[in-house]
Amino acid sequence: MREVLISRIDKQDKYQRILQAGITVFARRGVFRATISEIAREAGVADGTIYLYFKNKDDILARFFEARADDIFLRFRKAIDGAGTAREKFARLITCHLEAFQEDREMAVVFQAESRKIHAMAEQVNAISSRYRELIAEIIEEGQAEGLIRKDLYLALVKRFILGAVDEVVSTWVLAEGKYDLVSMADPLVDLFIRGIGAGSED
Amino acid sequence: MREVLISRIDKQDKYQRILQAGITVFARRGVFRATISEIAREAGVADGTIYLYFKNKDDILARFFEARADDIFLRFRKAIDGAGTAREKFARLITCHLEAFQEDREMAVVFQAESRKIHAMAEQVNAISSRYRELIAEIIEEGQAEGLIRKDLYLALVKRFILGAVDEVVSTWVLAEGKYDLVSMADPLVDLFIRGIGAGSED
Amino acid sequence: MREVLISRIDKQDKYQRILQAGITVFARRGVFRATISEIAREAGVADGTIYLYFKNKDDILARFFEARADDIFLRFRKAIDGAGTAREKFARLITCHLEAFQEDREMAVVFQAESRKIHAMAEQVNAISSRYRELIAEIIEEGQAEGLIRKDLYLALVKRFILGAVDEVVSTWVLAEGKYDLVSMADPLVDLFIRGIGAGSED
Amino acid sequence: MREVLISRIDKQDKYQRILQAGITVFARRGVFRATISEIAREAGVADGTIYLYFKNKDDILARFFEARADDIFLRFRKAIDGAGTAREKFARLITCHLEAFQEDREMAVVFQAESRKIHAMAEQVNAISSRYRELIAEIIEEGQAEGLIRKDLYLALVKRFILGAVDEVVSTWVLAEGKYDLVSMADPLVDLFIRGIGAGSED
DNA sequence: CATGAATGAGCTTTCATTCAT
DNA sequence: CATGAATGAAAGCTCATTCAT
Repeated sequence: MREVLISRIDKQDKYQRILQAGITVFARRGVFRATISEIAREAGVADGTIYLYFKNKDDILARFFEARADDIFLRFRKAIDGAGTAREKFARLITCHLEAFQEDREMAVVFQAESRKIHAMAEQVNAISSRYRELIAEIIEEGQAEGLIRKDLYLALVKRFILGAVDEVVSTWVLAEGKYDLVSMADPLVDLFIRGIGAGSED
Repeated sequence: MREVLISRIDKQDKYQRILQAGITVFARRGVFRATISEIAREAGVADGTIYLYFKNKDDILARFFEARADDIFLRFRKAIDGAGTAREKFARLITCHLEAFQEDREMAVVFQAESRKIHAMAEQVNAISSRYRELIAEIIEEGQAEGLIRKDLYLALVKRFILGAVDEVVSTWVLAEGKYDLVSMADPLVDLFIRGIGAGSED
Repeated sequence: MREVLISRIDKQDKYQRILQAGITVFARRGVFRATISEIAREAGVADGTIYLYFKNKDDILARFFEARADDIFLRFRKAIDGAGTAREKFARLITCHLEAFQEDREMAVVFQAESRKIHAMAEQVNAISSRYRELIAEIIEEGQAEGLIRKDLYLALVKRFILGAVDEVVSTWVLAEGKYDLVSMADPLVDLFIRGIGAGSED
Repeated sequence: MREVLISRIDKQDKYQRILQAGITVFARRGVFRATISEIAREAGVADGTIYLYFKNKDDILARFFEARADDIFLRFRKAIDGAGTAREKFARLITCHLEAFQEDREMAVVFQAESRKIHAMAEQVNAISSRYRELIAEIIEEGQAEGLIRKDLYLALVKRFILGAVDEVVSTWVLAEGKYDLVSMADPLVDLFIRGIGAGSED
């Protein structure tokens, strides 16, 4: 019983270690340049062991984002649900998003590199963007009900508009090697989404 | 003279054929998965011929974007210079951008896949984004002088905000396999940049 | 324990097999014409296996002579140390040298072909000649102290004179495909070194 | 008539230029590493032109030494015939040999690298050594008749003994990048051949 | 379960040689 | 005769994947 438990924990542990080692190496070399050997070395296991837990290199990436997606969206959900207005929800979502990436820069590197690729190695990566857009849509619709957000919007476009802008801000931070505080970008970003860059004199 | 001319055209032609074949295969398989053999087959030349014109695979990508960047930015410049107000300039820039990508979907596929990658294969790809941000900055500053655009903006952030949003819209179109008209997104996008999504009741 | 032992032997064995196969193929085709595939076939392993044990083709050559040099110079040293006079040392060194090459004709073939080349593939090969000349110098100096060898000698030249002569004798034997006894050349050679070809009437 | 003459000279010239360019490149890179393209560039002709004058790379090497051998042995012959005693002949042969190599270091580099190889690219290279040994034999036999050279010699060995020693001295000079005067080695070498290194007290 | 040595398919790159101009 | 672009065979090397231990 004890042995089974230990063994289960060990197994779990080895699985997790490979998962994390994968992201570390993917971040370091890029998914394609990463080799199974380097991941195995990073995880402290033999090359062959990788294949006991994962189908192949792509599978490591897929399983990683599959697992992380749930964690992160749970955090997003909590952040949003605790807020009153749609504007507040927006602010919390973006903040939470930037926090998550700032906390795990390796994940951010891999995500920014792999998302948006037409030849994405793992569709899980794209699935995350999709779920994210749904969140945005939800908040926007709420904001419209509240009267905060105007109703003459092409929702499909607005979702991309927001996701793209945030993504680019994260990418810039990643390429800058995380030398500044990413989260401080959240409020200015939300302000740009809501008010735009216009002086308001035009309307 | 005639012979020289023909030979020069032939040579030019072969260079261009390989360049285009490269982008076609990059779009089909992704830069990393693309092989020299497949590019050669696509171009209708022998494998070794590639090396008479290009240093290696990366060089094909670099030379392609190097050449295209100049064409495209010339178009951008013309479009902008013909416009009166900053708003008009914005509209024309975005339109022109979307047109260029819509015209050459293979280029769009490769660009969207390769830009933003931390392990970018060709710095030329990143250089393009950089030049693009400069154009945006120029228009914004003009708009501020005109009174169209508000002055309390963090310019570095605004540039990313706009580039990211447009990029994402292009990426979405690319992934949708170009099934709708990309250019029709230009005006709604510009409207979002200027006015934001807010109802205006907040201020 | 047994397994570890077997495995170590196997591994050692495979390393040695590749090493020997390398020399066999180098002797057969020449170092430059030899291919990894042929060496692998000769060793009974896959091409890729070569790279588990050696960096590349040159490395096989280098490791071979590195290992053999130590063996051979140990033999030389023992032979010399067991002798009394400088003349005896000379005789034993040359005998030992010819014996070593006669024992392993493949090594002799490769050595004769690769030593003395300005574009040497492995500096280990030239290092052997260098060590050999040092041995000669040592014996000569002893001989001079003993009064056996005259003192008005340009040592740097004498070392080449002796090494070159022995080398040529070995080369001739190699090119003759080992059809006669190489070691029987030792005494006549030493005699030539000591007495020269002169009748002695000149002095 | 004039045109034919010019053309013949041109043709001759182009042949010679390729021959010399070949040796230059062989000396620079080694025979195997040399490429037809580099030889063509060095000779100032097109790649394809090489094949109008030579069968292939090996053929350039063969033709070069074939031609040079005649020149050099003619010089050797003249030098020897002008001498009185066998000792004088010996001195002149060795001097002439070292002069010839010192005059054309590129030839020396290639010769030292290619001679003695069992996988010789051109048998002409080995033929030179053979002719050289015949000259030595001739002088020795004369010297024996004169009483200068002792009669109890194994001639086949003596020829190698002398050729090898001279060769090694040349090789050393080649590897030292020609930094000293090679010809000055002639007299000390002849002295070593005749008198040996012995003090003479042994007999 | 875990290992890691071995495999060999697959890729890049070079370069001798040809041949249309 | 001369050219040099084009060819494609041939080689080196990497690395995902397997499997005996």
